[in-house]
Amino acid sequence: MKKKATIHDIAKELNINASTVSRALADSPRVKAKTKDLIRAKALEMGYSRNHLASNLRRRKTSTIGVIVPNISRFFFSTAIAGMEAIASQQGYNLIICQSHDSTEREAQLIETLLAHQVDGLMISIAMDGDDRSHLQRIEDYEKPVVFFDRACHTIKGHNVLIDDYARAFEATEQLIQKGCKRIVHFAGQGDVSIYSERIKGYLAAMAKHGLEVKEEWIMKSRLKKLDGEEMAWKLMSMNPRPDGIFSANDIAAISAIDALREATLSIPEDIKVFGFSGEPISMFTSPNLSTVDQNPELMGNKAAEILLKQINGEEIPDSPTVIESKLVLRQSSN
Amino acid sequence: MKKKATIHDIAKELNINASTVSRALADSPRVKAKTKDLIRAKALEMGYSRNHLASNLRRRKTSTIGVIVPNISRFFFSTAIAGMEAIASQQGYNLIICQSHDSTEREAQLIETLLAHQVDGLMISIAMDGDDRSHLQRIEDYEKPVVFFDRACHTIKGHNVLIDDYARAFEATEQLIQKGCKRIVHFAGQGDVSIYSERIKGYLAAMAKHGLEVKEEWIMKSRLKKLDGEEMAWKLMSMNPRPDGIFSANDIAAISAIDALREATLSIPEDIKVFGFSGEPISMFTSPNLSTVDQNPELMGNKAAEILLKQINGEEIPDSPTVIESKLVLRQSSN
DNA sequence: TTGTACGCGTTATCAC
DNA sequence: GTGATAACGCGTACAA
Repeated sequence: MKKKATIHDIAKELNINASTVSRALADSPRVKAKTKDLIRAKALEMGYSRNHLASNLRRRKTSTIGVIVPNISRFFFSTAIAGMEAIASQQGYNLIICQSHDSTEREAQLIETLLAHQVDGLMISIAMDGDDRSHLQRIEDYEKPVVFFDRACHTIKGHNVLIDDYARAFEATEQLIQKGCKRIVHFAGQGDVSIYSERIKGYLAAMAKHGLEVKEEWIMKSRLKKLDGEEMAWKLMSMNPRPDGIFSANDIAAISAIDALREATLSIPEDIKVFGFSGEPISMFTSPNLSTVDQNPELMGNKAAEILLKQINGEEIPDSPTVIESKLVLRQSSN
Repeated sequence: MKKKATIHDIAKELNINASTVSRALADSPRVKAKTKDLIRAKALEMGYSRNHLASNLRRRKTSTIGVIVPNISRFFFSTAIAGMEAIASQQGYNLIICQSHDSTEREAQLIETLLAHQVDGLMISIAMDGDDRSHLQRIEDYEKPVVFFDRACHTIKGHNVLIDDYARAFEATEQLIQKGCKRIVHFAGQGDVSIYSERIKGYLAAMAKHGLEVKEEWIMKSRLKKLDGEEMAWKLMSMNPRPDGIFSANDIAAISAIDALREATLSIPEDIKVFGFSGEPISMFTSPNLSTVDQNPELMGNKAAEILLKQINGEEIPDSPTVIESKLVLRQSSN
């Protein structure tokens, strides 16, 4: 097992000092061009590559950013991460990506691990399985900058990057109303998390603006999974009078509801119009294809990374959240 | 800016030596239970957490695994990663996830960076934009274990975790034949990568077995993106006699082709039957929904991680590739 | 059971 | 422009 070359090995071979090697490889102006060339050639020859562990330890900086999302296999998050990565890698930063699976407990662990790895900053979309956010305090203890994205958080100092969930929910609901819906149910998310509460508010505000009553049973909370959507579809079909519109806080529930409704021989959008939320790619391919809200995840990732990097570089960032452009995507299901 | 506590700080507070603190926090049996309790309490009080950088440098082990995939936002890869993460985190390992965007050049950079970060091992699905694999040599130089998944690689020593692309392609083609297709085109991938060449072979073998001729123009190579699928659909419609079946090496091209064919008022599966590959979730929701091949990405991730961890722990792994179970998913488009 | 001393590989700081 | 030395924070062989 041959040992990896270090700057000392290179130095020894060339009969010079390790610090010169270090400087040369960092392209410091304080090393003669000729020596630099010599050192670089030797480094290449010996297959040297810098040990980032040691370097980071010494410099007290890792050029690494920790990212925590509920689940990387969801389109929204994987695309947001791609957006972050684009910016981060441009500036020589690497991402460590972790999944909380929406468990606060796991999130706490991950934060601890990432801090122990001396990440220079964090980007988090917080878990929504509870309202205890005390574990975030550790980030402040470590004085690391943090950006929260998609799901707002105000328990500790940190910038928020969001879309205007309220406005889009309002507009989506209003769109259904304008197409003639009068009895619109809302598939709401559960958990103490901003995105869902804002969407409920937007829905209620739109209904109120148009003088439409909202029955209590119309606000149906669930985890918005496939089965939840089907279940809610059956439930709403048993209501009398039957609702004529659905505004769902995500696409999955909306799509599975459509399937269930059509199985019960209802027509979409003729009998019931449906509006989703998230802009999942699937929404383009369903039949009828689904109206939804494009959350612009890539741009959100870009912005989150830009802001975090600014903070890492010592810039002051205004407290007010950064709002990412988002927009309705009108398709057949709400027409 | 208050400094973070180190083992020395804890030691000083308790008037003991730093090494005792180090041992206590590692739960070494060589420290009295009472001292341990004392130290742990103090550590908690001071908000101590171990500096992994220093620890890893000293131990020459990072408990970190580097993962390189073309694109994490693709369902297959994000699910495979989820599968890896499940196993890795069980054993106290973290993943650093990187995207090559199918660029060999970027892949080479990433490998260099990951090695410099002293990862304990690598899992790679190699980029397919060329046939130069010399950059992989660096992994051998560093004597790090590596597992290739999905896309086979034999240029350096390393285990492969794959599905049987040949067999599934054979079966999918045969399925189309059994449903009556006689003129089946193949949407093939391009690039020097095993998955696509195996799928072509499987297709050809099935055609040959049933005595069906394969015209040269029927093997249509492309990057299999949305536009490629549409383009190939138009092209095949201009063929005389018109093909009556499509076996596509991925789902995206198959789905966009279906859209184009239906736009041209052809019926699927009546006029043309279609079989995809990959098991993208979208395939469930299209109409008609798409027959495809479930690649079992989560299990593939599990296996890849298990095997790599064994290697990291010094176990010898047999050279022969690990083949993951995969299966056809029969739906309307091929019926 | 605890303390001493040193090394992991790099970089900052001072000297020349 | 280069060399010597210490320090980053931790872990461990050896001594006590």
